Amino acid sequence: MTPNLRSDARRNRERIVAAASELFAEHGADLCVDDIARRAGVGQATVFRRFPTKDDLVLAMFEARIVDAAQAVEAIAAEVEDPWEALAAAMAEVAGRQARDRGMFQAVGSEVVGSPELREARARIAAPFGALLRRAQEAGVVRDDLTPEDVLFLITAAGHAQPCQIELPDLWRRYLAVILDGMRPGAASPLPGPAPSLPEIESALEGAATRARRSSSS
Amino acid sequence: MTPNLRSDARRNRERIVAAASELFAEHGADLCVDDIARRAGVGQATVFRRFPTKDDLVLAMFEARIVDAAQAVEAIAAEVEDPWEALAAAMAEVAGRQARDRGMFQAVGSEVVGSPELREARARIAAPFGALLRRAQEAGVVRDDLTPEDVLFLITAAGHAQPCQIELPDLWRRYLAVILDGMRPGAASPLPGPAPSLPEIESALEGAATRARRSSSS
DNA sequence: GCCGAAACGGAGTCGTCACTCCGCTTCCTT
DNA sequence: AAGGAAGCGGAGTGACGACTCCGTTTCGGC
Repeated sequence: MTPNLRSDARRNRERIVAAASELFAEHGADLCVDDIARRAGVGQATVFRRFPTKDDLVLAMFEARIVDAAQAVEAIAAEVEDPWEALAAAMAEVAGRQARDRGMFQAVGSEVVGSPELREARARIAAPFGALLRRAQEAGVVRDDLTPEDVLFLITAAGHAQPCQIELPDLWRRYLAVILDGMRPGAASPLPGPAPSLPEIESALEGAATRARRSSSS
Repeated sequence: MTPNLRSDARRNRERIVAAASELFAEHGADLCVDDIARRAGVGQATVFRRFPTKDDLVLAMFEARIVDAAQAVEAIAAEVEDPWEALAAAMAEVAGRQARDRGMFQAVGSEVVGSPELREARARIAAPFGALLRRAQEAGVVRDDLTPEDVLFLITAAGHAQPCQIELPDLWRRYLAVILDGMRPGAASPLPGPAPSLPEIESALEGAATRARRSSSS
């Protein structure tokens, strides 16, 4: 990943990523490279030497966050035995990250998530949720007409319900609770519409992402 | 609202708003004034003569959308008799608007919603939902620990679950259905955390909005 | 029709921001 | 310790987008 870097270069690279991560979490996706460089204590050129494009930096950070969240989910899946509690805790973990981190908040729900570069990361976080969902459905504690992709979208829904995380940092828990109640079996009516397949969703996400990229670069 | 405008000026003003609305719905909030002017068939200066600032134009459009949605909700409340169906239909109406309109999609869930200029519009749409919720709760078809503000946030949650509206335009209906199931009475446990009061929410929203405005203008 | 005011449009200005160039510094190998 | 490569930083550059200036056109009352 970072092969053959001189020691100072490696140190600066880490500083850049750390500075960018802080700014991304605090101020969201509209960060400027100057600020990142200043906070990292390096020049702009040093940033661009490591990341050819600002988008590369943002995508790299975003991917790291997804992988990090995936690890947390895997840990919960391994620790919590009760199928329902495990799924609920995992959803809360990821929704909380989205609600706290302004960069993730803005990026999830925008077209960035559909970037082809993130396909692997998406699969990485989808997998443990798929397993958790299957376990819960087999235990009969979650309705059968939910798909793994639905779970991811429902997390997004809970984490994005409200934009005032700083003043009301736990409000999203109420909406996740409503969603969790709605996920239990025995609902009055089945979910409307066909559940799209994973390939359908992937191509829809990537279509939206490339469309957005084209319109912003022309 | 538009007093004493010469006939050509009034015509151009309407063209500008129409053009801006189309672009806002299609391309989201990052529209440039040049494009609006070109689509409207006027010069840039004409746009700025009517709206001193680009933000003024965006806020005006956004406010118009909220008021429009509020009228639709009021119509549903007046037409549909069943308390549950009325609330569900009203929530679907607004969630669908958010999911279809890219500008609304981006703005709701961002800090724009907290602009002090929109306080009146927020109250305008909150009122009918408050009435619908009370009616449903009195009929015993909605859990008692939900507040009117919760309903608005839950609509946002459903409308924002996924960013690929064009390819999968009805996917949000699945997530609204989950949320609606979770709103029914008889939940396993009460909603976590205190429900914030309306003033608390207002000040949180406006705090977030002014904070965002300051950081983008400094 | 005529005239003053209102409105118009496009060519500017100004600030911002991603990205580059190049002379200088720091590391590492021998 | 010395030479060369790898890395550095800050002063550019160019594009873009919000907003303005001003000479020209259009409206509407008489």
